[in-house]
Amino acid sequence: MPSVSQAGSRAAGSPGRDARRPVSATTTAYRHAKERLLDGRFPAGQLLSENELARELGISRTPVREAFLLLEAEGLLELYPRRGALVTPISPTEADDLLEARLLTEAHCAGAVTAPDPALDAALAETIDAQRRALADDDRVESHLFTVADREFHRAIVVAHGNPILTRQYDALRDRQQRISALATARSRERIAQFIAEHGEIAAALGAGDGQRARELVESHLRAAHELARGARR
Amino acid sequence: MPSVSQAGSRAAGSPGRDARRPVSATTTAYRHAKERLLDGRFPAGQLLSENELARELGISRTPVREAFLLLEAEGLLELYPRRGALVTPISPTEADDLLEARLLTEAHCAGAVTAPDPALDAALAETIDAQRRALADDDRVESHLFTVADREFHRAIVVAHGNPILTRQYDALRDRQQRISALATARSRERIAQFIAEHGEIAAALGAGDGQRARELVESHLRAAHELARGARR
DNA sequence: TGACAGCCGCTGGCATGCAAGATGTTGCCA
DNA sequence: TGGCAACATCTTGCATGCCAGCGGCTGTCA
Repeated sequence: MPSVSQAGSRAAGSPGRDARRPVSATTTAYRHAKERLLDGRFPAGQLLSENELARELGISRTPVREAFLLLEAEGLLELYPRRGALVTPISPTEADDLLEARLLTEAHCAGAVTAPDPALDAALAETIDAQRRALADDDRVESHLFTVADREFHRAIVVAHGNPILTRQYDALRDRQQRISALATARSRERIAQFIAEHGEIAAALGAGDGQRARELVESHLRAAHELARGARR
Repeated sequence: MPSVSQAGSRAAGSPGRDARRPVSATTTAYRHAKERLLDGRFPAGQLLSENELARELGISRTPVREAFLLLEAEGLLELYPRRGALVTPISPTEADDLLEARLLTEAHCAGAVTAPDPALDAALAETIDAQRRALADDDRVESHLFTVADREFHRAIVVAHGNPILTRQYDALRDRQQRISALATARSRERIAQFIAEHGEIAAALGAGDGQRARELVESHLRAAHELARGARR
């Protein structure tokens, strides 16, 4: 089962940062709802009710309400007074908007690299390994393993840049992107292998301290993935 | 009195979007707290209590709690379980981090302009007028008028780009920036006049459809303001 | 005098209850 | 048959209450 808290929950105001704690009811509700929002089990346009979710989780409405508030702040939900919580519809331009925002951040961070960074290299190498393993194991069920590792790879580039504000924004972008790609992502083994190869090239450029080249690779890599997804959505 | 909801509250999950409504208690609490967070009356490092604020506003803890949650999601507050809400300390690098993020977005949007845009021109002209009036009236008390108009000016450039995700992120950045500049912003009339002149140049470049030039102007304008603020903080 | 154990008061977490807005439905009347 | 008013029922908004952590204070003992 995909876990929301894999890569995403380091983001922003996500509750439950401090791990090891009885896990508050709010956190439970937040994770539960976010997971469903991201993987599409709560489809865009659906109206959620606090009551229903509270009953389902065996908690009261209060923490559910708090979770909804947080999710609204992340742009995943829209709260209508005394009506309910609407799963934010995906606008026709959302995928494009997200790509632009993401590219802006990620390319900037990649391009800012001017010297090799052992910590970054190690992080990238590790996620690429994870991607290869995911590809090898590919039993369809495990497909999300690749998704997780992919997120980690790209995130590492942003994290390495060391601007927590950008990192936070970036995390939020990827959450929303994940929701879109959950709709339709027909990825063949060949495509995934191709992605991994591109990751390798990016890592190599960064390892050589060549931010400019990394930046260009990141741009074409992301645009290609975007085009692919666009095709799948149609 | 400076109003939080001037430029900022169009941002993200700010409650109370739909105006004309009895104004929910949550919104009241949110605005009240945010205003104080941004103008420094709730200084960084201070511990806030739900009870206290609730008493002060004559409402119950519930809506205050919700407001705190939202403010945490915006990065203005840090909630510690059973301890209280800490006004997020301003990290030593925060101003730099914000500038970088803001510049990234704003320069990108300015640079993307390739043709004159009457709507944008009108918006820019209007805020520049407002800035001039603020300068003329300058009674110190009205100084925030300039701040508001300044925000509108820069925001208009981002809005014109038409990517709601970027706009939203940008709004959040400016909120946080406002909190920092509330600390110390020694701006002389001369400086303000200088800013207005620079705004005029930027507007002119955009009006001519010359995004590249506007981009450069925006960059140097923001960096100059940043340096100035840095000096004031020391 | 210093260190530590225990207590006390304060904090927020969450369940609950009540009230009011919004909606869809029903039944009356023209 | 079409329009509208009153109702039933859903929703959330918010107040309240109880309880469990957490910290500071105090008193005791070495």
